[in-house]
Amino acid sequence: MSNGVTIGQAAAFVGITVKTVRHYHKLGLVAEPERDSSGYRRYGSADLLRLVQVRTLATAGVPLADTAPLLAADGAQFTAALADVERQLGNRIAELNARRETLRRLADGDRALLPDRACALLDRMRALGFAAEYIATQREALVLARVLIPVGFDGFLTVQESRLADPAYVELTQRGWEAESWEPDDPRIEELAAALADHYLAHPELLKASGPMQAWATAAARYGLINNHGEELAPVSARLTALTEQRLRAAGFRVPRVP
Amino acid sequence: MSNGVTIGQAAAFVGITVKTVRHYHKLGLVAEPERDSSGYRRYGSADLLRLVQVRTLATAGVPLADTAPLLAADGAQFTAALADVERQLGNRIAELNARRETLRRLADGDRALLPDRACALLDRMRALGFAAEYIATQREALVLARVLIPVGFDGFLTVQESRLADPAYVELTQRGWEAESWEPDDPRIEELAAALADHYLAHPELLKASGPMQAWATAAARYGLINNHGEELAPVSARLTALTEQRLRAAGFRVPRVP
DNA sequence: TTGCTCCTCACGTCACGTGAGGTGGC
DNA sequence: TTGCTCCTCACGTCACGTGAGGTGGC
Repeated sequence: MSNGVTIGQAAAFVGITVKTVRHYHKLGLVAEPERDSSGYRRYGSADLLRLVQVRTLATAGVPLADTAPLLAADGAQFTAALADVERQLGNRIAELNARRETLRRLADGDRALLPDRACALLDRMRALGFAAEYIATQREALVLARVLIPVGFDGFLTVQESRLADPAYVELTQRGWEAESWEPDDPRIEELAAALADHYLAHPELLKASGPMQAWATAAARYGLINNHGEELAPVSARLTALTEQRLRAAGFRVPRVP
Repeated sequence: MSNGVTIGQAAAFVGITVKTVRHYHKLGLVAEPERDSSGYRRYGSADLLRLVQVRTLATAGVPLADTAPLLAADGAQFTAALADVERQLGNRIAELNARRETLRRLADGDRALLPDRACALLDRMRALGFAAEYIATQREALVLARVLIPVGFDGFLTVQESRLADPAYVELTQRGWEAESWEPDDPRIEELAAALADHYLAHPELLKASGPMQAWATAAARYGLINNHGEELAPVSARLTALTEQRLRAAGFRVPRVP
């Protein structure tokens, strides 16, 4: 007369496959039960308990190699180990929840790469009428800057936010972008440089707050971020920057040179 | 001039290892980025976005082989697929929470194998003074019965609960357990069988409710559950059951014979 | 110069799954 | 008798990890 349940019934009860049960036998995690006259394994209550124990630990993330010693541990050790496993489970659950949030952001590429604050910044630039291509460049720079200088990133955002709150500065920046299409010897470039320098001199906080900005500029230069499509820095931009810095230095401002 | 970030920086940003990034390249999930003059890979913003996309899906449980087609899908398809992945994530989180509950039950072997209601039943038997060995046998039977006849299990518990609420029946059952140690020809056996039959006749609901009980008895006999330590059914039990059934049949009750 | 990062290629690992080729039970 | 379950053994798979043996950058 057969005794206990078959491997299929045992597996179904524990919620695993027959192959998994045999796998546990092969690893020695669950002792082979008695066989009936046909050579079939027959599982008793104690075998089922062992299967449930191993599977519960495995599903909780315990490597199979660790389950045997864990289950052999005495009361106090076992309880402590269980608490540890439970804590890890809690962490995994929290992480999965975070991933679910990231999944939502995936639907929109921008939001997967940048925190809300940076996305809001780009949205405001859009609302202020910045050219789409310029915004795209800024986005690119923000993403890579975040990778390269994560520590200074928040401060950098603060500077940018205050700049966007200054209508005169916004206009000057937009003209600077337009200037890209001018001839390198266009007289308006010198004019724009003068206006920029004047504005910086009238609002020195825009330069005072440039600590993180400077770090960003350094990193940007070092890694060629602004230029990350493989194009050379536009000659107009170079000239505009040089002229502006020249005027600032003439007014007594120390402007560090980026290599 | 180098362009973009190195593989190590990219990996750190996405929260994966360098090996994992290279693995994604090998599988063709993320295109190889440009190399710098030293042959180092240089990652731009678009590469980072792709890495984040693949990684987010992978961590959400999407097989790597499925990520490429998923990311290539157009808006509506992609959104639908994302919702599906998110649903699966929700299920996994719920399952992990359930596992955490099972982990707590693991500390006490009984509770890992049986639902609360069954554990309460065994606790009540303990409180009523049933012999420890008898309770162990019942536990064994409950565990295996649950595997074999999950559908009838709740009904079976209901019957058992109502039986424990009947003090006279409880006493008779306990005497039946003691009888195991009597000689097979002990005159008290006939006496006990008479008392059992009388009690069934006075409380026919105990037999009326025996539908699931009967299923359990059949399954138990078929799989030798009662006898699951490899011992033969005790001769005293056999005689007691036979005598009781004989009396019940004499009183006009139909008692099915278990093969 | 030292330590750190990068490169490729091949093999290892973890937790099973797949499939062949065959027997037993209702 | 048909389909379902069981058996063993060997190899496959998935998502990387490990390690060798070597070069480049601050």
